[in-house]
Amino acid sequence: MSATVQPGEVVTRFAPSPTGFLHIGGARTALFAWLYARHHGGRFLLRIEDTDKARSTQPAIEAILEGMRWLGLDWDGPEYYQSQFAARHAEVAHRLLERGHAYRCYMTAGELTAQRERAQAEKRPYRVESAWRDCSAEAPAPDSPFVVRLKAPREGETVIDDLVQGRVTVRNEELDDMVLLRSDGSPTYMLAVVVDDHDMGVTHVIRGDDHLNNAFRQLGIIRGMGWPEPAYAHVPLIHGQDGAKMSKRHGSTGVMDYEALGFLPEALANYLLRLGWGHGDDEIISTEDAVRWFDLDQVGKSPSRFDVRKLENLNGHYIREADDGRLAGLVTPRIGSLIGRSLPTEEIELLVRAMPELKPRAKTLVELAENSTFLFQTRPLDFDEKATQLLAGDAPRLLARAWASLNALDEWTALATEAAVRSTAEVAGVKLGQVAQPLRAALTGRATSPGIFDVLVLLGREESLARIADRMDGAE
RNA sequence: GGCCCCAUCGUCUAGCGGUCUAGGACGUCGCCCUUUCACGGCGAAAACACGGGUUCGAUUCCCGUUGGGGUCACCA
Repeated sequence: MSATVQPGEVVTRFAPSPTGFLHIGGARTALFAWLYARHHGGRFLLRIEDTDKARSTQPAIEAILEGMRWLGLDWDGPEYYQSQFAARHAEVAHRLLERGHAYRCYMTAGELTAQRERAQAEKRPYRVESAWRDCSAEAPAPDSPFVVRLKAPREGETVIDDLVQGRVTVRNEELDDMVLLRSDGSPTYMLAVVVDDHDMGVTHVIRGDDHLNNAFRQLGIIRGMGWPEPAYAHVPLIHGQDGAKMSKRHGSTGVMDYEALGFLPEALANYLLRLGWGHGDDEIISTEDAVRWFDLDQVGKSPSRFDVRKLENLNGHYIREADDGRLAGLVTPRIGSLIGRSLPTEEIELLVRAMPELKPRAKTLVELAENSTFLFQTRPLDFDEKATQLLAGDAPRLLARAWASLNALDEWTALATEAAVRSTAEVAGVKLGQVAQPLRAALTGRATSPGIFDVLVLLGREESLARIADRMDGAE
């Protein structure tokens, strides 16, 4: 790893652990780090924290990369894997040992728990109290297992001027002698992050504020090594509707879950950006503007709650803005699985033509697909409950009249069909709606659809007349 | 429980001592447009947690209370 950082250059990173998909909270943190780097013309790095071999999986790594790409968060350089640097981590631990900033601790698991229980019984805060901290004695036995612990400072206080949280002070007596190297010689997360961030030249550590407490302990390593201290920005977590840290029980928490639910990446990104950050009255913010405007000092310190309804509203906006061809491409597979067959090119072209009428009515791609199926269904149609109601009573007779005047048309345009249907209603002495609604039901199988004259044109003369005939009173 | 952080409409936020009879957005509720549903337009209800200070003046500064959250591993 090279740590060539130009003076004044900004280097941020996203460091997920591959134990699952890309979490929505992690995605927002990544977005902030990405924006900060882009805003300052710096670099944004990606490091997979796979030191926990038991929990890290290849599918999880791929899921995270997929989520990042989907959201448009591109990283500079290759993705780094923390597990590759284990030797370097151990080297740093030994350097700390040489410098007297760490020590070998031979305490057994039993001693540790006994100590913890005693502290609990006496109701005093627990912190490791290792007899080996200031003891230069040799190991109890030549090959006794040991861990390497940081010799944390015990007096004074540590101050962090966090870019989001402001000045945070912690008394050093609150800090414990955390484990750096496990008894099997592997590095802990605490050691690994610090070493990797330093080696990668990370200048700004932007991460969730669940790491704020860790920052103070990690500083011990940095200072022990005499390394430059990075700037910290601990951004608040995303909470669920109940105000607690967003987790599985709040429903969908994976970025790609939202893709499956029919959200556009730009809508999710815009929503995530506005969660905990604001720029005056601006709500719809393009990536370009986000890069131009984003800065850490505007990030709020309090956690914000995830609100799907606002996300849906934003998604509806971005669907309306989206290119018809793109939307058709996104929605075609969804329609395919709804109607149980794939769409040939002519039908995809029909979908593109219908898109201007379809897209203002959908908040998600799921809805968009559902609202599109009537175009591709084959007769006889299935009718939902409301459509069936609309087709009862006088409807068949009115449909027969409408069929007759539509059938007499020379040209099949929205204007012409509208004139025909309006005159049908007029002649029959009923309101337009009384003809239009049964027509809609007969044509689409539903009670709601795009404008009925657009539907007529989209479906074409032959199919339209056939669908009406299926439902009209043949006697008249 | 210890430590740390936070606190403006139900939700996301604007506000960085006087411009606040507190602005915008989502959601909610009316009305308009209208063949349905959306879109769009107009309008309404809706918040500075509480108590002390500081100040000529606090939503804005300080302290406390209450409430919420985070974190306390040989996980990351």
